[in-house]
Amino acid sequence: MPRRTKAEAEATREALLDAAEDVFLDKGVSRTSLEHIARHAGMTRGAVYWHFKNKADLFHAMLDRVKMPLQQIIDDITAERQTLGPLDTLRLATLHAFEMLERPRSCRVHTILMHRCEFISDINPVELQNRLASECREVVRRCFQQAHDDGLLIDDIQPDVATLMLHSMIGGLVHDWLRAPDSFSLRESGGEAIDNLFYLVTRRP
Amino acid sequence: MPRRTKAEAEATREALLDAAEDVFLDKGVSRTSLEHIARHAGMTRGAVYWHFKNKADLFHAMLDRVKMPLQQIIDDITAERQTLGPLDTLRLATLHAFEMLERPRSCRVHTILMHRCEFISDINPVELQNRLASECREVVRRCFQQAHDDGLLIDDIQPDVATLMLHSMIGGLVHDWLRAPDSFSLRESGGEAIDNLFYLVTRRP
DNA sequence: ACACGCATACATACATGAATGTAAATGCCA
DNA sequence: TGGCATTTACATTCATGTATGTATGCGTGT
Repeated sequence: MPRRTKAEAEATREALLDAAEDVFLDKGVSRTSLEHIARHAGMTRGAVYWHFKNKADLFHAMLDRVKMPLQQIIDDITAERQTLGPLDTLRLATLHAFEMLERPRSCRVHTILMHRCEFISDINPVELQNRLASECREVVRRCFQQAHDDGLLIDDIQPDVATLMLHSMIGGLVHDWLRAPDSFSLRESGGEAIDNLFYLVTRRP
Repeated sequence: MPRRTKAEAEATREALLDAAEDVFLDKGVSRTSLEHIARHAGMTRGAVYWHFKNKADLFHAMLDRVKMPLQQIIDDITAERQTLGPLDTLRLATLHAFEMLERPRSCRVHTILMHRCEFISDINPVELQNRLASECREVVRRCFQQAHDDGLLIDDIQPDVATLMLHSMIGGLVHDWLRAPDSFSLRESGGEAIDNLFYLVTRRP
């Protein structure tokens, strides 16, 4: 039954993207056909090809509905205008990213990105994350440098090392949690780990 | 030219696995056909089907040639017979795992596992890593518990939290390094980060 | 020592199924 | 009624698995 109103067409587009999330998550990206996605949304492949150029285009559209956690951190840090110290800026940005990740759609999409997809034609999530990682690392490094200059860091902790520690802990927590979201709470246990890291690197009187 | 000697047959088997590593790394697992692998090794698919049941079997054989880093850590810790303290046991096991990972074959295979593969029929790397992760986490937790009982940990660091911190840092470092092995040295920078974590959690006089 | 026979180590050919992209057909809202 | 949303039908490509072909190393008997 074709051609509903414009709003309904937009609704099927969203439904197709929702279905894509479900099926990608369940079977992995490369093993799901456009037929699978369409059927899961109660449509046929024709609908998919109407709204999207191909599988890569659909995948990209699915990504566009969420924000990358590292991007979130970058934005939070750069938006922060000196009302917090550099260490609290980093800490809160990280916790905020964890909160975002626990939203169902974010969780699904990033699980797909991390654990259910290798390549999607020219869209390589590894390259994507690579760009973000180095950009984020640079922003974080500047914060730690500032903290170091302000004498906030415990003795002989170099900003570079602190950056690597924080960055890898974030990555590891997210990675592990997305692999098994029920094994621990990202906000609670993860946040506790992050808080402890900042506690440990902060100079005490 | 069929039927070489038994040794030569074993050589082609290894060559096929080497080729699989190369092509999987280059194109991702799902996008490489057995034809690709065979051609890259200078053979035909017939050779592949002689030595392996199918793609999953070949993939599994490829995995069998390396040891999982988390498994390495588990083994190192359980093999250690009290000549080191619990914290040094953990630290050295981690650094040892990093060394193993920098071997070319290890690096290739684990890059494939982490960034170039989603599913391979019934072999799900996510499930695999999941088992290892929880097993490793338990072993690490016991070490930190011991350190805590021995009064080696800095005030109010709970063993559970320290475990999550170390585990996520290891995971994050490995993940990031495999994604871009040239961006930093796992043994040097990664080792430095790990060393610093242990320095920070160790009670100082 | 030598030929014979067989199992081995591959290569080649074929049948099948599945996914893709596109073109034509269909119905419905505006 | 005409263009928009969706279905249906079709051609093509590609990977897989299997079946078959084939030459060679290797053990065996004499």
